[in-house]
Amino acid sequence: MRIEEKNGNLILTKVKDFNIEQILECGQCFHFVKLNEMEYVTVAYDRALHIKQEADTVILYNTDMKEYDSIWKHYFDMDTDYGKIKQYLMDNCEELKEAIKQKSGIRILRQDFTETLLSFIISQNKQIPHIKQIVASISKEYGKLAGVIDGVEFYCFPKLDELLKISEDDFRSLKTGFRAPYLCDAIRHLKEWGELEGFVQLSFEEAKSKLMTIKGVGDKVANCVLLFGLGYTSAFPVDVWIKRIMESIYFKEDTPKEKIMDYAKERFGQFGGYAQQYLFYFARDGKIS
DNA sequence: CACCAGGCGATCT
DNA sequence: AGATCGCATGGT
Repeated sequence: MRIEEKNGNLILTKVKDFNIEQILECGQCFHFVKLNEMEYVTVAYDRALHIKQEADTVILYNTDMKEYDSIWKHYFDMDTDYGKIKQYLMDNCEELKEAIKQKSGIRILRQDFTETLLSFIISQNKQIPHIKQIVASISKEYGKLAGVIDGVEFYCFPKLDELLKISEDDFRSLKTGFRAPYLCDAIRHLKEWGELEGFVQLSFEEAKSKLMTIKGVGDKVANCVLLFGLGYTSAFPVDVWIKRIMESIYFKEDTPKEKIMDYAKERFGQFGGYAQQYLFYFARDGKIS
């Protein structure tokens, strides 16, 4: 890959294992808007990034090398060799070939911990378009302006001090329903733990147990936060779609979640999170926009 | 109208 | 440990 700055934009050429549509639409994040085919705005780390891809060229608008090095390189996980990961998974699991082939441009975004936690608490028993809508309203209502692109305003997900001002009833009026008390409980814990500070140097199991002390965080949400917000790549969230696809590919019958998790751990090991995301998007493909 | 959505907690046995 | 329900809201 090569990077050059031009007219206030960044142009990445010969980009490998990168498809902006797949990266954003695969279900790992909720804070983005599609402008056109292969053209999006994603909001992360206090910035609204306008990004567009043509073949293996990616344009990041209105940014520079300094911001790329401090934010986007990490966010898009550019230092990880996905070719190697995909090869490892396919060599070990013939059954993954079709999913990886179809969704070969997925990357696991390194998202903000606090936003990831609250977003996935909201996600339970909801469809992705509605989750996106709620994340956007919380941000617009309580977050700072991140940027204006084509005349449209984009708002940051609120910081902890802003989140602390939101009441349970406020959350209810933002259509979070029965999740409102869960969100307040999570925010109280984040304050107590110092957000990410409370999770440095914890083992996978320690971090998972700690997350699950929050009301509304069960096994699945905890695994999503571990994978998307804390960088534990072995995390393997099992939801309805993963259950379906794993049963269809491997078990050929109704199988309990625990058994699917055990199997994934044994089969995919450290790369469980990547396998899970190829499978999830593959399974959900064509069903919901 | 019923049923489901990137589930979880409470309450049974 | 395992099975069943209710839960807010929106979509099909």
